[in-house]
Amino acid sequence: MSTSGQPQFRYTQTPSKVLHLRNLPWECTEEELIELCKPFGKIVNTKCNVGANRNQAFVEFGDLNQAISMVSYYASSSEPAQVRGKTVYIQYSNRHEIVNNKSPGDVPGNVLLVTIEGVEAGTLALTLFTWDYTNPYLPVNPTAIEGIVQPAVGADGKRKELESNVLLASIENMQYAVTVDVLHTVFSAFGTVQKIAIFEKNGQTQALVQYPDVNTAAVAREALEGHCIYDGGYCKLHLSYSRHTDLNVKAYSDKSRDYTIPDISLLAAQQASALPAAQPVWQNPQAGPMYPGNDFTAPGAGPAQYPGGQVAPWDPSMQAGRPPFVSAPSTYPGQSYAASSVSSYASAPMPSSSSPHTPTSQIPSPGASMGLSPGVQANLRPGGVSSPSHLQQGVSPNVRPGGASPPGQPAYYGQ
DNA sequence: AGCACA
Repeated sequence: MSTSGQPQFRYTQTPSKVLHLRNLPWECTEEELIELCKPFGKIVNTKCNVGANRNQAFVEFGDLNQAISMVSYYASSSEPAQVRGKTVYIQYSNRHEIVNNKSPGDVPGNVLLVTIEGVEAGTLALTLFTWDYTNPYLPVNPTAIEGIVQPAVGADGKRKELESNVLLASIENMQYAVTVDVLHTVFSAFGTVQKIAIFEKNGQTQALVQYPDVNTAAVAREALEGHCIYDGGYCKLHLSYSRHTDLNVKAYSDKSRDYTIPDISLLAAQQASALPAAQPVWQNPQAGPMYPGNDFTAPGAGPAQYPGGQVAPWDPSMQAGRPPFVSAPSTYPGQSYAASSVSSYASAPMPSSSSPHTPTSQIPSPGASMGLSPGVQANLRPGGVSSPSHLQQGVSPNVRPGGASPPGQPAYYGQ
């Protein structure tokens, strides 16, 4: 009594910017909390649904006096504080700031809202929790760190990814090999692909795809998110934005590619090639969608697609029955060449006779210059030949033997 | 109706 002047409570009554509210309706939302408290001052933080019954909450005012005014008001008011008709008891909290560890989704406005599935959540966590902690997500592969997503919060408090010209693609259900070439083909539909890097993360294949600008990346992301590279739900893409804007990748490896490097010899070879630029197919609506619920339209209806009259990616006759999407699987399942070799994907349950992918005909351009691992390459291309006939047979490995530029080399630099 | 979580 003589000590505090507020004898009615046994808990500390030291004024605090943080108020403790109890007897709230269990379904009390943050909005209701704010409604109740904001007449007294600026609310800088809240935490609701606290306690076993989730009927407690904390509200932190910007200024101590504001908290005091609220407590004082209701201490002398004939009308108790109420939420949904329920009397709410308000006291100073015995803490002086709210440690906001709301679980994601609890409350809008939580800066640390983390709702990204799978591996991406891991990388996101890396940014959010910083590097002070021993982090199980620390990438084994240095490249993996590229995949960090920038968390951001919009005015409405909802999580919002910061856009980037670099997309992080997680490939789910990767029954079939996804090569640099495949990705290049897929992502080129939306604009020039500058760089690609493929890496493994937590047992999942991910890739970074760099466009020249954010807009292109955004379009690609929109169009490709959730879609599968191959029919049957294989190699499903999940796209987010990378934190990076310029990848540092090896120009030529089986896992990466830098298409911006002016490789004179390659360029020359490509220009010498009679083949038009390799371009993905699926912007061709009549080719028919192959993805469930696929409704994306030619992503570019616009300029990015066939600049400079680079039309007709390949022989139209090859398009018959070809899935509109990706092409160029360099290691197509069910093909004889894959049976004994193509690493883990070779065992994919793929009927060799009835490939739904009609892979052989969808190769936009043979000999896409990428480097598979030598072993795979050898198996893929027993003859080391890259000819149309091979493509028809489904052998069409996009393998460039010995680094040479085959006739079918896509004009990576040609656009 | 009585103080969260790293």
